[in-house]
Amino acid sequence: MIRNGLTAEVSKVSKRVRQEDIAKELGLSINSVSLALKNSKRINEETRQRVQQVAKELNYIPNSIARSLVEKKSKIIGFILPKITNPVQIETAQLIERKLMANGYNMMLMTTDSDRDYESFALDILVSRQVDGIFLFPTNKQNQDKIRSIRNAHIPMVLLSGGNYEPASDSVYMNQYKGAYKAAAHLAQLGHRKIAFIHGGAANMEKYMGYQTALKDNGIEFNPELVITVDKYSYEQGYLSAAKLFPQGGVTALFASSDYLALGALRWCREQGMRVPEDVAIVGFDDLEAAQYAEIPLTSVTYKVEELTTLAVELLYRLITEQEHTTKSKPTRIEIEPSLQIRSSCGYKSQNGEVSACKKG
Amino acid sequence: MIRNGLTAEVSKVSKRVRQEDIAKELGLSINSVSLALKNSKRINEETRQRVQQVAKELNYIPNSIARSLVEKKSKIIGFILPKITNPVQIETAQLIERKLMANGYNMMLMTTDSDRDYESFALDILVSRQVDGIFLFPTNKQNQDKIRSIRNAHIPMVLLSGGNYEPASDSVYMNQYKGAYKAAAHLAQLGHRKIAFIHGGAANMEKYMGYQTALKDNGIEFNPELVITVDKYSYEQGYLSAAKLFPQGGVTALFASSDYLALGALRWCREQGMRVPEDVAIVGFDDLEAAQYAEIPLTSVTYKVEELTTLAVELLYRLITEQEHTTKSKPTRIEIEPSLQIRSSCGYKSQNGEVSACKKG
DNA sequence: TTGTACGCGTTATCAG
DNA sequence: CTGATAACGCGTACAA
Repeated sequence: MIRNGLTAEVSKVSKRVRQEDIAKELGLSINSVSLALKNSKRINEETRQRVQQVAKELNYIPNSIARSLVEKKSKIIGFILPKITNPVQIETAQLIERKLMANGYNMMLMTTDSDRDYESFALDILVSRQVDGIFLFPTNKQNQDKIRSIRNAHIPMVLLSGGNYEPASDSVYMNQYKGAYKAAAHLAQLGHRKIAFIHGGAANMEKYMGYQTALKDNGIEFNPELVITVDKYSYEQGYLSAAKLFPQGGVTALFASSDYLALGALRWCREQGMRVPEDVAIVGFDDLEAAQYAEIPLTSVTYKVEELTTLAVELLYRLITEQEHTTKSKPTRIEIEPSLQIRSSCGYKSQNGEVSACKKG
Repeated sequence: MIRNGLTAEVSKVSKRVRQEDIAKELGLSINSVSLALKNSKRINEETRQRVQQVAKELNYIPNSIARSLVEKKSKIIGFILPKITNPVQIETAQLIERKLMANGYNMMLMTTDSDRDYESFALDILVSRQVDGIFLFPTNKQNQDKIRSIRNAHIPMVLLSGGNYEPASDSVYMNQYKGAYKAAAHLAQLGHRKIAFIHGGAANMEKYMGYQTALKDNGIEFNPELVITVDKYSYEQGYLSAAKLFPQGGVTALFASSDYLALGALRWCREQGMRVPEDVAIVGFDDLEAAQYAEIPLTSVTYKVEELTTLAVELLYRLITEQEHTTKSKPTRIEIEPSLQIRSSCGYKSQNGEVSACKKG
């Protein structure tokens, strides 16, 4: 039943319009419509145009659920991260979302609250939703077997973490160990002997190792009393940690596993009238904008998030393409090396070996 | 073909296992399996157990795509926001994701980069994906017609913005106008006459209005030279804006539409040796943790994000439930009123009307 | 209690 | 160039 306008029934009832509706409208078969809509050359130019015309008038929007079912791919990528409060992880998510979008993928975001079971649950959901791939910032306690099982199921997944161990799946990551090593070594080489460390627990084991090794390599004995574990990367936790660390005396340097922690500690020190870096040197991690614009611009461990996300997306695409034969080979590991962005919060060593604005151990 | 273990074919080939596979394994029909899996009472307790047992052994994971197709709901909620760099919006997303998760929904996250066309595109994609609902932080230039068309299509959507205009869809929002009014009025009442304003352009019109009205109500003439528009909520933009504003002289107070901008400006002022709040008073917006732990703790406009997200989720659920008959009624508007979190960055007025630590205009 | 048949909206294969 | 017909995996009447 073709008219100048559209069939009354269709425009009134707000049921979603399907290919079938536009087929009826034009007296065509459903599959001609399907072909016409994808600009198949197997369809007459004129009918193609008519179909597309009517599709627009009817406000046809394809049902990707149905499409996914038959094509066996959802064009959805899952992204799991512990908490949204970590700016670097969020920036990573943002950059990745952009890149995915450009290739017709969308992102399903899930948070685990750093809970092992939530993470496992999230992975199940994503598998259930037939996602074409997964990015995962693993939580502290690794779901090693779960991760392995996903890999065995040939579901492309890229871990956004790693370190000095063998990851259970393909991964792209910034080497936190090296970052922490550089930070602690820098402080040590400036002459500090009592270097405190604030970290976020199990999730920061790599950083912890880097810190310890740097001390050892610089002839400093590790002192567990100088290490504080917090459960959140916040200014507040940094502030409170400083309040615990410094009163016991002797600490002249602090390395925090997050800029927020470092900045919170910085605030405490300043409130106490301590000078930075003269009385205490501080180094953070992540190089947030807040570090650069802090009261005392903060030295911090930094890396190119853009580069990492590019590599991560490339890797995932490769996994999606190869899919089948990758399974048995060993997981790919791609590593980004962080560097130290030096600012004034830790003083500096001049050419002749003199250390300025920095109290020596 | 039942054995003690599992059919060899099944465990070797890594094709996803379906209900059919477990049906074959037990010599049952597909639908008995389906029923057994959902704990239907219409199925024998013993077979139910056997089915669930085998399902577990086979590692059966339901295909939600197929389920969505028949049930006509995806259990996916779309979430659109301009940029992920806004911490408050991200926190909103996080809190909402938690609440959704608890009810079996998952979140598809999309960013628009504050681009009108991207936003429109994102909405199309979500509709195409048959999402059950949408949360939208609209960009500057509203896609009024698009938003209306989504509403007319009976797709539940909650806008996370609003103001002194009639929103095209249901909305839950913090009244930015009032927040800005309070901030500017506070500065005016402290005696400031030349109050600068940094804002993010079209997205901040409500705040702009609040600022202007507050000036007027306090007998201060609006001076466009004291207003700076930036394209990004960053420390850097705040820093640069301050560098433009203050050298021209006379400005004694600054209100920024974001804490980042305010903190960047604060940094510039401090670098110039200006005292805060004695030489210049500063007020920000959002009350981030960074505001509280700033060099000079920052007065800022604040509101309960938790409360807003709770209301937003409730509203969306209501829309999902009612669906049909809501269409014609006017959109629901729920408003949260912000308040001013006063800290030391703007001085204060004592009981007897004296203003301390605050240079009078 | 269990099995059969059909539908969800789309794509793909194969005739005509 | 176009039209039946059969998938895709699951849910649900209805029948046995």
